[in-house]
Amino acid sequence: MDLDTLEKVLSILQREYKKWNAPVVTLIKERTNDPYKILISTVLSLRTQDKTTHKAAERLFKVADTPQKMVRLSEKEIEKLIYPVGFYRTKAKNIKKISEILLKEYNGRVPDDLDELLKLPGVGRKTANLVITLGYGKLGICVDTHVHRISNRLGIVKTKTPFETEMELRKILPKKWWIEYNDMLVSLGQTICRPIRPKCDICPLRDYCPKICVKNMEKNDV
DNA sequence: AAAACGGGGGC
DNA sequence: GCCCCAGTTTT
Repeated sequence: MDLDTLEKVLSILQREYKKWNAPVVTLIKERTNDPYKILISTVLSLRTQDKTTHKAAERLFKVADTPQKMVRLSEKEIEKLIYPVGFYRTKAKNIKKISEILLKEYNGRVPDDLDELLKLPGVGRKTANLVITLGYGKLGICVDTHVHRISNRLGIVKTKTPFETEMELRKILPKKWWIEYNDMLVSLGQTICRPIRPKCDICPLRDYCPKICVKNMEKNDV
């Protein structure tokens, strides 16, 4: 896709996506720029629904919204607070461990550096990028499965892993779009451009999408 | 009842 | 590259 088309597509999307009121995966429900809350709620959100995540985060933060408070809770206590998010045992363990590391190695602060964040257990590129962009206002590209899938469907990139997608987008996506790109594609992904049975008939990007009219996406098609 | 949903880590 | 981690929602 050439740059002019890309700009056009993103402009259309920017105009439309807020109307859908899609639950925004990338943000916890109450807008915050507290890096610790963003970090923990993003860990909570992995492979689980937004509503479940929001409730769990609310319950958890009522008891512990700083690493200092978090480390006083046992894994079991954290598990009870965050249930029923998916993988709650793993996540409880990671949340406790992350909080301990933050206290021991970073003076209780969440690092603002991608590579430092990636060392934390349960923190991958999606989570790390989200923390530096939302928590610290740094430029980053956050690639989840929506961003990966739709970037490929539209022909913006041709990649097979989210990591490659992030690297490609880093090259071709104008910087002014970096932050909003994730929000827009997630909204589109949840409402219209779903993994299976996408609603192409009501998609604002149908004129620009090479996948239009594909009745059923192939099993392993993005 | 069954399929769909969505990141990270260990090997 | 393959498999594990666990729940809710949709079909």
